[in-house]
Amino acid sequence: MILARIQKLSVAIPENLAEMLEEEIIFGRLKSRERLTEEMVAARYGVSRSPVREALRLLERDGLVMREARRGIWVSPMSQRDFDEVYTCRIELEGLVAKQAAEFADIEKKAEFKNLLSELKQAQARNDARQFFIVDVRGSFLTYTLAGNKTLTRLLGGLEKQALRYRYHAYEQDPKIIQLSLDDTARIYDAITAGDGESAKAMTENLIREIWQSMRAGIRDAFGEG
Amino acid sequence: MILARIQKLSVAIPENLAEMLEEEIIFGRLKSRERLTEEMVAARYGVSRSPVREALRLLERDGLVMREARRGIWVSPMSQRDFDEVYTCRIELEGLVAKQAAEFADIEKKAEFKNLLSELKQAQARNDARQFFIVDVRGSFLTYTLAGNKTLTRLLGGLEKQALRYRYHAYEQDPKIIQLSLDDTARIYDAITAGDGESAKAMTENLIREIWQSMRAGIRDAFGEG
DNA sequence: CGACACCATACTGTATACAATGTACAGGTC
DNA sequence: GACCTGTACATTGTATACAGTATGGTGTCG
Repeated sequence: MILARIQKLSVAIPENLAEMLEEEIIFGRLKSRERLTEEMVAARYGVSRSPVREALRLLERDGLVMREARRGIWVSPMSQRDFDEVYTCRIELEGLVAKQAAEFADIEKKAEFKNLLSELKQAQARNDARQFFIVDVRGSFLTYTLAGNKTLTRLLGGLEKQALRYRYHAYEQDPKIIQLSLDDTARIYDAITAGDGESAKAMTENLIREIWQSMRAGIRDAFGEG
Repeated sequence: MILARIQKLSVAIPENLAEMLEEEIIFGRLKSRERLTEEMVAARYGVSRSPVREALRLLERDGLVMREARRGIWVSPMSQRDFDEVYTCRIELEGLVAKQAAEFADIEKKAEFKNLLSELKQAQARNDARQFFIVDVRGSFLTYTLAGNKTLTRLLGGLEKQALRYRYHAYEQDPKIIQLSLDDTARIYDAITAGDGESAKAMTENLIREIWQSMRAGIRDAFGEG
């Protein structure tokens, strides 16, 4: 999804704009609490305010920006509190989607996990964090697709982006956090491929809970408790 | 939230529009798969297309309408599949929010549960389904508020509306389904008030699971498997 | 009689113009 | 000097005008 802008940009300007802005926010080029005026964004991307407004609605939906009526829009502040919120929700929903992916999906698509895993390893070897996260997100979306639960996908799509923001920040502080999750991720992919729903669910919940706990103090130090 | 339009309507036209349309969809005055053209909605509510477009984005966010690019917008179709998706997500998230509400909240606000419960009983006694559902939703939002988890509230806000659509339909088929949940709801409110998070979570999950199972066949007969 | 192409139409998508509101700064008053 | 008030400006919110695309019908050709 992050790289979707490779598609023709002429179609669906608001969605493409939203994806570009998402990237800017996730990778920290647009900073927490930074003001976004519609005209500024419009000028920067060479479009009018109409599609910009719609793009900002999409970002608002996913919690990446906050709007105050008639006052403006700001990049959502980061905080330990917000981080906790996102991760407590993710534990439940990512567990559920892993279970459903394991139980209902077809073998062919599951084979794609192998490619993703090797891409993850390559990115890690090259210390290419951005690429690592992008492939990681593709893995998540493959899981969502396998689960075939559109509602769940819709909910997780938003959470994923917020989570990635914190994960990328943590990476900048200490690049080796990337290594934390790779082995566990491989095991989860295996469980999904093998059709072991309960196991996939339990491992996913544990992995996310561990990542949550390991990042928590650093997030508080960087952004405050909120 | 449903009755929020009592507030000044002059502020935030898109949000107010969205709430009115939500009600139309939930209570079946706008039917499944019905076409919505922007101009029609605009004319009906006496505004221009700009705020209508934003309102429809909000409805899309909550899964109440579906948009196909450059083709138009339709009221989301109902189906057993969609119903299953909404309820499997709700089991996890409503359980989580009940737990957090029990653990973190202050006594004063919790007292409000008593009023809500008596309002529910009154509505049930009068066979006033709409009022029953509206109060029920207020109970959910009180729980969300107590939990103090904005992210979770955002996610559940959308699910709640979709769920209510199915529940109202079920009520029309057989008005006595309202009675199903009242006793359990009372026990859950008690657990939250008593601060018993695990119990509140377990009971909430069970209640939603039971409602899900009891409604499932009827939904399939009415809307198909999807 | 059927199929394909073309055109009219209706609607969404985007740009621009206008209205309303919130904010900051300057000036005046106590 | 501090606080209040009025005004100018910046920005959001809404309306309207224009562009582009999908659909349905009609006409013509095979």
